[in-house]
Amino acid sequence: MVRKTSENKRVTLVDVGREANVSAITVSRCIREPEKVSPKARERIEAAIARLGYVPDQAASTLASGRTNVVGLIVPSLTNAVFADVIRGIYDALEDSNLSLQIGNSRYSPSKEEVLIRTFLRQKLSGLIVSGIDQTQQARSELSEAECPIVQIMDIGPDPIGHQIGFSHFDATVDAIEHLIACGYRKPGLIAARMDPRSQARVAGFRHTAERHGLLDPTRILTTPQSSSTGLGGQLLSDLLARAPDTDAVFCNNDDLAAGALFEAQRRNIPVPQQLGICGFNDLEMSAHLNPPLTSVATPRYQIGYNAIELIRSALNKGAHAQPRQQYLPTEIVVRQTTR
Amino acid sequence: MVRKTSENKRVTLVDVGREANVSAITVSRCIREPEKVSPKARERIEAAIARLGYVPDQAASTLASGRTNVVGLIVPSLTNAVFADVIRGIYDALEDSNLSLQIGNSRYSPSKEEVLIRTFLRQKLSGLIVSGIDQTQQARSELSEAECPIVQIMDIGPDPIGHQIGFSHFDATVDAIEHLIACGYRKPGLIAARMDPRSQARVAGFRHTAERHGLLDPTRILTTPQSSSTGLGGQLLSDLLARAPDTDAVFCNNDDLAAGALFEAQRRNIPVPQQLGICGFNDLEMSAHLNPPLTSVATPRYQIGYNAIELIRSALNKGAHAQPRQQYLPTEIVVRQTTR
DNA sequence: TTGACGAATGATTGCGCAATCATTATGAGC
DNA sequence: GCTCATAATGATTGCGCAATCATTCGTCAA
Repeated sequence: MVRKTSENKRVTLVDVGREANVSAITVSRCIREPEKVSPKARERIEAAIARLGYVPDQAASTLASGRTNVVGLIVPSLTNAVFADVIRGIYDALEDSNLSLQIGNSRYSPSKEEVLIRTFLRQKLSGLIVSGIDQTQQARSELSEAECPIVQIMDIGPDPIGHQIGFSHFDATVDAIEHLIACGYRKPGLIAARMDPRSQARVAGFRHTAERHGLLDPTRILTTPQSSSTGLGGQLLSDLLARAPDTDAVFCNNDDLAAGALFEAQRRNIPVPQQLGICGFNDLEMSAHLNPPLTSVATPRYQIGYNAIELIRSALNKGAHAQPRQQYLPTEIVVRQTTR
Repeated sequence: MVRKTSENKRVTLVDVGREANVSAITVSRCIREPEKVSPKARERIEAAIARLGYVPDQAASTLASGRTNVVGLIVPSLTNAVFADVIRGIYDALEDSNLSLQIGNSRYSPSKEEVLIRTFLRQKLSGLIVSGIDQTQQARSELSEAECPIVQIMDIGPDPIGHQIGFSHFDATVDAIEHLIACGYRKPGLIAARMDPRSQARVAGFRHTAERHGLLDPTRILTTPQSSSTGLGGQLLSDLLARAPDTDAVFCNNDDLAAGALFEAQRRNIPVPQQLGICGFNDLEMSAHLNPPLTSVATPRYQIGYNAIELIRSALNKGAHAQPRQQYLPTEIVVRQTTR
């Protein structure tokens, strides 16, 4: 195996022990459970560590103990502000724990996600957080055999693997559409991009509600697999108005699209909210500052991240996993001035 | 050590070898260098792996080989769209390599960054990418002793540790201010948030250029340690106009602030660009779609990420590190309609 | 048929640490 | 001063893999 010239070998526990005049195992203990080592020895060991610049070998530690202090997180996008907020919540909840976070990006690809899940699970994680509830069958079965707590976030559905923390994209959208209708809009449309399962649930919520009020017109529904952006929001609104010029309100699948739609409406001198109502989804920071401020659906992104870590930490403490559980978090429609 | 009941022990190379009727080391070889194993054996081994559900143990592999295939990345923020683009570039450059990415978030804290760097370096990474060039002295010295390629991104400066890929925040801002002045603005101001070293370099570029033209008025410079947001942009513009109502142009430290400033100007019915010119920084996707479209400085964020990985990959291939090198990437002022 | 050479495979060892169990200091109570 | 309990420390072992080196097998030329 190794075989470096002996001079540049790394410093190990044995070296520290020799320097501090204790055995290697005492050094190991001193690092992990300092209270079990006498103050005098601890002092000597800490000095030796500093003097030699000892740094523990994570791989060796993991191999010997069969554990890591790493929580894995798999998200479909890092460009999306939604997940940025989730991650903020996660970091805040990790504060003053000995856990660290490892992020994987599936880029909205189920097969990439499957690979990531496999890669993560072989690492003896302390916990794994995955986005959505639509993992591949293979991934699901590997997750359910995992030895660490598993949390699915952002969505709730049947057959949870472990825990779920999220909200109903369907119900949240129903609220939004009910709001549009209550405002008096009678020809509501929808624009949506990047049709992941949660986007689809929102579209379903739209269809359901419009239909229930006898206001469903499929020509007013415009979706695309492209990824969301402000520019795309403008373009989709243009396309929608070309197809159905009398559309009087548009539900946008997220706030990026909604902002783009608002800008486009302004360029066309369409009065918002009088002639066209606009409702977004997610309620990003920016949305409150647009002119006019955007009506949107606030989603508990930060809280989802925060709670996911809380849940993992409590599962680790209990030793045994808490029983699988679903945690519905509330959404709320924030009425501002793009709906009348 | 272990000590599980023998029944649920994990599947190891030895198990696979027994199943495939070869030795463990041949299985190991089959996974890492399949071309060195005979086709017959390979077939049997692959079948055995599938049958037993063998999954390699990363910790053991790392310990035995002294290597990982992980590239570390430390960014100060995941909420910031700037780093989202860098990360996109990184992922694209990692495609069809056997490397994976591990992200750390220093949250703009030098001490958190120092801890992250230490944590990462103990993991025998294939490479480490850090943001900025302002690591603590301690971190710098640990980085320079690292055995893997180190890349500092986003900024260029003296004393590189390893490689640097970035651009001059100072020069890019100089260009922007020269543009404002060329447009005829004579009372330029600046708003900036989250004063990290790169923000400060931009402010310095502003001062330098304004001064050179005899147009520097410190009351028109407004900075805050708060983190950037659209709302904050509006508020800073308000504050600036309260202090110096005759300000005729504002350079915003980033596009989030610029968008907020634009919205605020609109609320106040200040004609943009006639009465107030606005210039942003970074040229985010959204900026081109605002009304009016935002003049901004395009920065090579995606390219920085992409090149950082290219550089690491070539360093790994060469075996020896290429000599330390600085890679200046171009910025460009994108003139749109918020400057006349 | 023999020898030589490269391809294929295997035996052994140790990476650095932590779990287990054993042993030795330390101190309390009488 | 003694016993016993507890705290503190240490010796040994193996986690699962890959590096090294040794060995066997197969093939082809003479």
